[in-house]
Amino acid sequence: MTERPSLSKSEMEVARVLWEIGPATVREIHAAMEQRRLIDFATVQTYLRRIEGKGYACSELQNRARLYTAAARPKTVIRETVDDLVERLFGGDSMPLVRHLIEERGIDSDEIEELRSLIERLDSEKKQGGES
Amino acid sequence: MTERPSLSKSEMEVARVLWEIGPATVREIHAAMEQRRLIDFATVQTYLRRIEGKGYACSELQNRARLYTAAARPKTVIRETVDDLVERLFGGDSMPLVRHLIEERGIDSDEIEELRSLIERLDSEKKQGGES
DNA sequence: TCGTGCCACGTACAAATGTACGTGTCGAAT
DNA sequence: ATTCGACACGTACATTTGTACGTGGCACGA
Repeated sequence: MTERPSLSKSEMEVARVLWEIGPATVREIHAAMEQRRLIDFATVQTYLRRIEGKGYACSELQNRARLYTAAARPKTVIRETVDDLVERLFGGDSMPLVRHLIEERGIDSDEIEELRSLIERLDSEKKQGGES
Repeated sequence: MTERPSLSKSEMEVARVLWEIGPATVREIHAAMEQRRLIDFATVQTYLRRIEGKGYACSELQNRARLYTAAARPKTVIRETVDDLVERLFGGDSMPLVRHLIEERGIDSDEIEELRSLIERLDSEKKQGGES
């Protein structure tokens, strides 16, 4: 299934914005990105073209401007990306990454609370047979 | 400080093995990697050369064979890598990644237990003023 | 109708990456 | 002395990535 080349780092940055602000024109994506870092319009345009070429988005001309729409769900891309990272950096074990994230990058009280309930939920799901 | 180019995915894979089996020769690294995936000896050799070129390792000839030693701590590289990923894929917020990891990739009971206590620890550390 | 701004689209191009070959050398076994 | 196996090391080369320029069309205001 869906065997497409993975997104490069920069492409992923653009894809994220596309997911966030929904179907959007190059200019809109560019505007959204400019707020975070300096980047040329044409560069964003190229990234979008490549993202579409790789099958992660599709586009159509909406009177004079090309409108891009995501063609892959964030969840899928995130899974592929993270799986790869975990594989290469931790040999497939994801716990070290989880540890790193909650130990090295601060989490605030709300997040601690969220994690706590998330864990309780998983735990009880596990205790009374869950589907695979 | 330490402004070095980041490691590519494949280089990271090699670096991980280097950290794992300590100072090692190309052959040793190669052997360790072959167990997981097919890869050419010369390719590993090139990766190691590049890793050293980027400053993440150093090497010396140990009678006939070049012995590589890591020059950067895993923790540092992991931080840089993960920071970048979180930035590009989640706009800097790491919680989505944590959620993804514990929800989408299964964690077993032991890990749930570990997480639970990890969280409790962080929580209490937070409650009674901890250093930054 | 002429200019001007906005954008699509083709093209460019250096650097990084993935992947490896070939040559030369040194030490060990024959 | 000859051969062979192991490696280092230089080199190669197609792709991918990051980053952008330039050309040309079209719509809108002057």
